[in-house]
Amino acid sequence: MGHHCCSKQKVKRGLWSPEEDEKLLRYITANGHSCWSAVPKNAGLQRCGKSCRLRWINYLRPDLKRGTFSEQEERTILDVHRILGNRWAQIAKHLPGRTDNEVKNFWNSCIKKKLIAQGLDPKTHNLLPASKNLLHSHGGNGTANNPNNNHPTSQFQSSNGNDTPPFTISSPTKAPATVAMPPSMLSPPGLYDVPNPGMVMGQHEDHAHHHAAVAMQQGYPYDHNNNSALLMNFRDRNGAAVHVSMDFMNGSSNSSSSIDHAAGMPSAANDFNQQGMGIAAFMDETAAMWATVIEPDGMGGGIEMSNQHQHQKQGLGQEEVVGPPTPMMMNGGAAAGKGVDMMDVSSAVYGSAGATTAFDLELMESCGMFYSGAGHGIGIDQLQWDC
DNA sequence: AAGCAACCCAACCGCCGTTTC
DNA sequence: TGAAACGGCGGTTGGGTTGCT
Repeated sequence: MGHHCCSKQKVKRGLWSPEEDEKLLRYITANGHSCWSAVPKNAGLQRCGKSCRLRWINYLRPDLKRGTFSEQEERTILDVHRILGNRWAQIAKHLPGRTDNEVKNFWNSCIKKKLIAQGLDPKTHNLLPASKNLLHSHGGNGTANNPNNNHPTSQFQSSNGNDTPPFTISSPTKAPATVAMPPSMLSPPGLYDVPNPGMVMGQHEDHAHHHAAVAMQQGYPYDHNNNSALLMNFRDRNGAAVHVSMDFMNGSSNSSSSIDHAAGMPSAANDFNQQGMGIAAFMDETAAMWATVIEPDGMGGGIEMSNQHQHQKQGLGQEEVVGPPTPMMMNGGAAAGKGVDMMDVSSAVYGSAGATTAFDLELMESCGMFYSGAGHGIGIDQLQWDC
């Protein structure tokens, strides 16, 4: 059953000939494509308008970038996909010169397989069940006697020797009520072994993130004497104060994964984890910060990015969690409830080289994740002003 | 060299939301 | 106001290519 636009006429299908391409190219160059249904007739093509449109968008458009995807592009696809899911058109918008079809094909033929090879579910970017089973079945450190000790799950050894994964992860897009996890913490060096995108919490050296640093400083204990450090104060469920100072800038600036950062977290942070507070806040060398909630053993508390989000239909679609005008909030405190309903902001701003500020702001805005502590929201306009 | 399988990617299909009449 | 037309999107398909046996 053909599409209604071409069901009434005899249209050619299949691959386009060079002559057809030439006709379409010439016509659209001269006349534009205000009405696709009229294009084939006017251009002398026996195709349906839809087919013409597709051919133009995916192949003939002059601004198309062809060839293999760069690492940066691959990274971008991964990052945006974590937030948006299979929204190829949206993802492609962040890749100049790439089409949704191209992105989709690249995902299906390449990235998807890499994720699976890393034990990650390509839909959710979470660990595949099989991988989780592996983790549990190895009863311990996952290294000594583990034939799969290079498996990503083998890195989930918690600081207290418990072989239970210290957190659960799920898609913030499809299942907003669950806790998201930065994939960089899940995967071994490889796909995610890149300067990870994340929530920018303050970094003056990286000009691309300066705007976000403004937001961070308003409500967050940023160490102004040391640009590389982030001070965080929390209370555990017993009300005891926990201070975490993270020095991200003194770490390696090469391609070491965030797993490494996790492993190298200050002891206070580890203690913090052991008290059941669950924190996964890491910054990579680009000063992008993953901030999420983890709930070991069902304990509540920790950082809460409260989800007072609304479900917005426009822009992101219903299933996405978006929150404007309510800003993201981080609440340290025992009162933070369990079953935290939050979204993973980690990919909201990806600070990798080449990522544009425009994207950061746009995606942040679209996800409604302007952050401030203490409820002091900051609008996108202001951010841009402050840049 | 032939046969086969896996892979890649262009194109199609069908659905959905918006616009037009 | 409702139906039709349209544009856009994501999922799927099928043909060409490549690599392996």
